[in-house]
Amino acid sequence: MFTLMKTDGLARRGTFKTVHGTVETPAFQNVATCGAIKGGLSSFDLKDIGCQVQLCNTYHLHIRPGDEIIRDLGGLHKFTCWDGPILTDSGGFQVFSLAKLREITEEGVEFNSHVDGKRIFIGPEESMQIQSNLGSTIAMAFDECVENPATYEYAKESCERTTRWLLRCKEEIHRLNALSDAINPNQMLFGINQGSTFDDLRMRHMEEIAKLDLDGYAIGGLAVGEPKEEMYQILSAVCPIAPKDKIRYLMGVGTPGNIIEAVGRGIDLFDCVMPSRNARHGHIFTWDGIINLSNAKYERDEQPLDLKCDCHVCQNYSRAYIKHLLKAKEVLGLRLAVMHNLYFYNKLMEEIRLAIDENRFTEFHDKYVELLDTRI
RNA sequence: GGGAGAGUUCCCGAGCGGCCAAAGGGGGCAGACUGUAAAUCUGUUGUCUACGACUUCGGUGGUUCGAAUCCACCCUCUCCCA
Repeated sequence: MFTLMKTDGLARRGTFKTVHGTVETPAFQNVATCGAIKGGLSSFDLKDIGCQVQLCNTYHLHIRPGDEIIRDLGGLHKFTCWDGPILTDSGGFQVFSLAKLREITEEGVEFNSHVDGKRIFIGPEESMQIQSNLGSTIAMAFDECVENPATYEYAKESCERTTRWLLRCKEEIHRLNALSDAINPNQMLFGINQGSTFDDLRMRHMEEIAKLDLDGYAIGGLAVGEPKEEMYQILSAVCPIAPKDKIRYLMGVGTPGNIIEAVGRGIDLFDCVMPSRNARHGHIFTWDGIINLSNAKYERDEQPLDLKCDCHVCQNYSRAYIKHLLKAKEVLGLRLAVMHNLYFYNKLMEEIRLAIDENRFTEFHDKYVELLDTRI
C-alpha cells in the first residue's frame, strides 16, 4: 500500500508498504535479472549498498533454473536469501529485447529460448503463473514493450492488446493468490502504461488502466531510443492521469539526470541496468559527474572512485587499483565498481527524498540534473 | 664439427612476385551501453604537409617493369646428430 506523505512541486515523497517491508520513495530498484546483481554482489552486499528493492526477471528465471524449482525450494526470497521486497518483471521487456527470437499473437508471445533455442510460450496467464511460483512481492503485468520508432497504428493496436492482457493478468493473479499453496498470497500487481511516443495513446491508456484499482502503475516502453525530451514530455502528460494514491514506476530508467527529471514529474520508483552494466564497463557515477575508469589517465590515480562518496569501496580503494582489476579481468574489479555505482544510485534516491522532505527539490534538481550525467 | 628449420608492424601469427601498410588473435587507445542474450559491442592502432605521399617484413647486395615473397653472402635464434 502506497502512502503519499509529502509533495514538493510535483515531486512526491511516500512510503510503500509490502509484506516484505516498507520502501521509502522515491526509490531505485537494484536489478538482479537472474536472481543476482551481475558483478558478484550477494544479498548481504545489497544491505550495504542501501538497496530497498530488488528486481528479478520472469522470462530469465523461467528458462533457468525454472520457476517450478524455485517454488519447490520455497520461493524467490528464500532462494536468493533476500527478505526485502522483490519485484518481478513480467517478460514484457524480452518481447522487445529478444525481438528476433519471438512472435506475438493475441494469446501471448512465443519465444525461442536464448539459451538453447527451445520454443516457449508466455502469455498473460503464464507470466502470472511463473511470477506466482517465484512468489515475488510485486508481479508486473505482461505487456508489449514496443520498439522505437513505432507507427501510430501499431502502437495503438499493441497498446489495446496490452490492456486486454492486463485484464487477463488481473483475473489470473486473483485466482493464483487464492490458492492454498501460494508462495505469496498477497502478491501485488502493477499495470503498465504503453503507447509509444504518442501522447494521446499514452493518456487514453493510462485513463483506462487507472480504473482497474491496481497496486501500482508503471510507465513502460520509454528510454528505448527516443530523445529524452520526448520521454519527459510523455511523463508530464501521463503522470497527472495516474492515480495519486498509487505508486508510479518508470520502468528501465535511467541516468541520474533522467531520474531527477522524472521525480520532478511525479515518479516514485525506478529500475535500471545502467549502474551495474556501466560499472562492469568501467563507467563510474560520481557526485562530480561520470568517469571512465578505463581511460589511461587513471593509471596512477590514488583517489577514491568518487571523492564525495562514503561507500566501503570509496573509503578503501583507489581508482588505480580498481582500474587495474578491471583491466586484468579480476572479478573483484567488477564487484567493487558495481558496489560503488549501486551505492551511488541508492544514495542519490536518499538525497532526493531528503530534498523533498526539506522542500528543496528544485534546488537539488538545478544543482545536479546536468552535472551527474556529464562525463569528466 | 655435421645436418634441419626459423627471423613479418607493440606481442603472437598469416602471407610466399603485383589485388600488401600487410589477414586473424592479443595488447594499447577511445567510444557506446537506460524493465540485462552484455565481465558485452563498436571504432582505432607505421609516419606525414593525410581522397595523396613517404618509410617498413633480421642485415647487405642482387634478379625483376615490380620483392615481405626469388637468389647470394652475412648476423641471430631453435632443434637434431657428434
